[in-house]
Amino acid sequence: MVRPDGAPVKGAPAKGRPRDPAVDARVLEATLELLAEVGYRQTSIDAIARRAGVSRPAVYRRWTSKADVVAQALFGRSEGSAPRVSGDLRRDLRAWVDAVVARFGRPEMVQAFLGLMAELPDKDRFRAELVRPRRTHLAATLGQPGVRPGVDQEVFLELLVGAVFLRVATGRDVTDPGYAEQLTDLLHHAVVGA
Amino acid sequence: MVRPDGAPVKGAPAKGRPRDPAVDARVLEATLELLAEVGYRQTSIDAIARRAGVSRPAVYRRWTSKADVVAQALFGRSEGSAPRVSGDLRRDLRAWVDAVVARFGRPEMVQAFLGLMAELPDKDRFRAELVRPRRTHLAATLGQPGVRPGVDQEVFLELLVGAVFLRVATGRDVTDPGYAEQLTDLLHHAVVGA
DNA sequence: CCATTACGTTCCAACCTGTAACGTAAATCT
DNA sequence: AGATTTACGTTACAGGTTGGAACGTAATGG
Repeated sequence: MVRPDGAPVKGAPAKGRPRDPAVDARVLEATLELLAEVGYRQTSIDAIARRAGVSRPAVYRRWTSKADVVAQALFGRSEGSAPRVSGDLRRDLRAWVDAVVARFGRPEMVQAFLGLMAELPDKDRFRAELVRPRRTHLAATLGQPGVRPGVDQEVFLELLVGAVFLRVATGRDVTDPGYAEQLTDLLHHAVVGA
Repeated sequence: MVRPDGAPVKGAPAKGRPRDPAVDARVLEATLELLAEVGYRQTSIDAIARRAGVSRPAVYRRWTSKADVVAQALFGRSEGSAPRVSGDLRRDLRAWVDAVVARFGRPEMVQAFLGLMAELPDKDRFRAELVRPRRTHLAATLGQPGVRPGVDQEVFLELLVGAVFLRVATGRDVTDPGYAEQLTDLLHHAVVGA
């Protein structure tokens, strides 16, 4: 059912019947639920449409494929704000670890990434969604005094993101404070100057 | 009786027509090719059989699922011998990096792990295939004098493997000696004692 | 009113999955 | 040699998923 709430369309004037925003919302919500419950593979567009109470053509009108739906469901939202650079290197690294853990601690995120990467040999998605948005902040963090020279920021970034991703992907707990502390400890020693 | 992988049970002489070893070889070869070319999802059993010039039933006689075929194609081969512990920590870490790069630097390996982790409830496979066989060697390497105490070996291994894995998954070169050197440098500083 | 577009329902061809049946080929056993 | 056992390819099947097309109905704007 369509609610005649008359939400105004910004930008181009709509000509025909406007798309129901509730369809978008319910589809994306259903996608996240299914990802967490049954994993990427069993999250079919058919299942998404059924759970959302929407027809399959309504889904295909908005997205071209399952990967498209999943990508928007997960990355359509804005990233959380990057933690501040405090000047305390160790403290900043810990904040970085916590931020990455927070983003990957959700099973639907892990399932989605594994599924997307297994489905599309799109090598750039990983970097675009995970690495690139954090690059400037990392440069600020590693630009602090106390960081020894010669540290490749790309490699360091891959070290951090890769470790957390791999741990979550293999089904191990990543929310344990002891893990964050251990990881921060290793990374701190890796970059701190003598 | 035969095992799921088709190997005859020891002691029981084969009675009927023996399985053609060429079928096994061609199927596993085709699997690796498809993984690298089109990714895990599009590597269907049907596509594997067609490329291998073999019928689908011949594949199903040997393996129960795509995950089964992929797992054997990648892990059925013998592991490379573990590098020796020389006593030179930096040298040993470099050997570790080279070994991990050699094992995970191939696109088909990354694709296979992504796909297997995305669809299997058995999240433990990763540890069974990579961590467990090298646990003792890892302990020996990190047990050397010069390594500061309190280093979690699991987290350390996740750092190394995760970094290489992520770099390959994002389509970046991992065979560059400069990369191995940079990675070794970071890991060495991460664990070396004061 | 009329054109345009969205929506749901109903279909469809194509592909992949497992499995089964059939005839043929290759081995062992009596 | 003949019988038995098993592998192989071919063909077929039911079930699921994928995209999309057709059709009638609903909701907007001109």
